[in-house]
Amino acid sequence: MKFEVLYKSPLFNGLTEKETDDIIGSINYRVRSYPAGAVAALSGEDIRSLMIVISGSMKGEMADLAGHTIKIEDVVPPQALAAAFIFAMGARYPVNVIANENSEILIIDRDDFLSLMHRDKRILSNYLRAICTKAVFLSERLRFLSFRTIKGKFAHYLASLPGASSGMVKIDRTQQELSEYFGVTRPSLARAIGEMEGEGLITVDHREVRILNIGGLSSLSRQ
Amino acid sequence: MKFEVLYKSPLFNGLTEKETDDIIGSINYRVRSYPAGAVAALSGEDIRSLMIVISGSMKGEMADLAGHTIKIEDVVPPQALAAAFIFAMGARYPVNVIANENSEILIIDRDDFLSLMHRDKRILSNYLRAICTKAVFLSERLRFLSFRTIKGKFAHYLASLPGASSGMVKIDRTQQELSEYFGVTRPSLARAIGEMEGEGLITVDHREVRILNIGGLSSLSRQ
DNA sequence: GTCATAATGTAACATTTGTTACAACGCTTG
DNA sequence: CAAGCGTTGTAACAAATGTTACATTATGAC
Repeated sequence: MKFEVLYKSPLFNGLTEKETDDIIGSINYRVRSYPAGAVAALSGEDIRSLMIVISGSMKGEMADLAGHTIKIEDVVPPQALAAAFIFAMGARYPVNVIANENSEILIIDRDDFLSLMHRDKRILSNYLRAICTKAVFLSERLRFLSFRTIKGKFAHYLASLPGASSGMVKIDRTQQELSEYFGVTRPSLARAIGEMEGEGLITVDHREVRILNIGGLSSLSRQ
Repeated sequence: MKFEVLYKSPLFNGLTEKETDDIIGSINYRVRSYPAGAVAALSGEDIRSLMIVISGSMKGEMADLAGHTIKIEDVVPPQALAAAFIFAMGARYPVNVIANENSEILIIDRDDFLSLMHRDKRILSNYLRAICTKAVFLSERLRFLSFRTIKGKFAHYLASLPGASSGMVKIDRTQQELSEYFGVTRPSLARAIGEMEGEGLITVDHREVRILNIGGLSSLSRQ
């Protein structure tokens, strides 16, 4: 059986289509279909296997005590569910996993997946890259959220951009995107930027920011 | 050469002392000494190897534009530096790494470490457990920080504790610890808890919390 | 029990941010 | 050029949190 969608999966990056087919053919796996709305996993449930979405789409949603749910993220082919959590101590699904539409999932038991990585260094390397990259992403996000004030976040953001040492940086997102990244509202971010300009710390021209007062900026970016 | 401190490392968990010695003896490694204050790695520098602290202690610190530094964490034997970041895309040190005292680091190049994991399934499994557990930890922290209000964080925290469905939970940390976990100040957390009690959502007796109004609580824990 | 220390409760005030609404600007399309 | 739309700037007010300081209540050591 062939799963063409896996050819584009980062997990099989560097493998030819034939190699991918052979690998899949050589391991234990199963495919499960979920009709729209079906529950593939419940929050808190043990993670026993790698689940790769091969058709349709799934969503992760959290339920609170009263049973109300919030959608956390969508997972589309060829992404995997909770890939960075599988091997954690006492690994459990952090969310309920539910099919958005009729969907198919390729399931590989954790130990089989471990054996596969042990056998094929490319897959090992691909998987490590994925979860380490995720850890870096989470870690960076966390750092921004741990600054108390919006000015602190923005000052730290400026410092993290290339060209910061030259005193001239170009912001690579809209205020809307940046405010979501910081976890604040857009008007609050605009106000903070305006105040920093008024305080003589920076000047802003469109997306170009000139850093005027390094000392003042750096005093903001303390937790 | 033997590194006794590695016997206690989670990375070599499940291996006998002899096996650990043999493994180390069979790979390329080097040991570098850093006098107190020496810089082992600079923030932004490429991560090329796994660095395990075997004696002394190192610290990670961040520098801002003005050159002021903040200590982020200490790394003591037998922990590794930036272990969850090594295999990330464009892996770079997120902090400056500096010796707190005279210290020794065991250095294994990334590719050699990859080969080692490919060869020994136990080490592979140990490493995967470590970074996945870290990803879970980061992810959970991020979830708390993404709630706008302290009441929301606390409501979500209560819901995450065992026994929440029974309406009776026991808090397992001090308010000080909890407030640090939430990224807020301790008096603000105490006030939020007091207000929630006043609103009839919960009653608090020492560390025992009784949940009175599930619906009210759950309406708080929305982002 | 007493003492010292840690943990928690509380208050007043300052600061920061959210909320909502609207205006101004810039870019693209027709 | 005009129209439309996304982006940004701004304002007034409400809400939440930080800051600082002190009182009160556990907790454990002696």
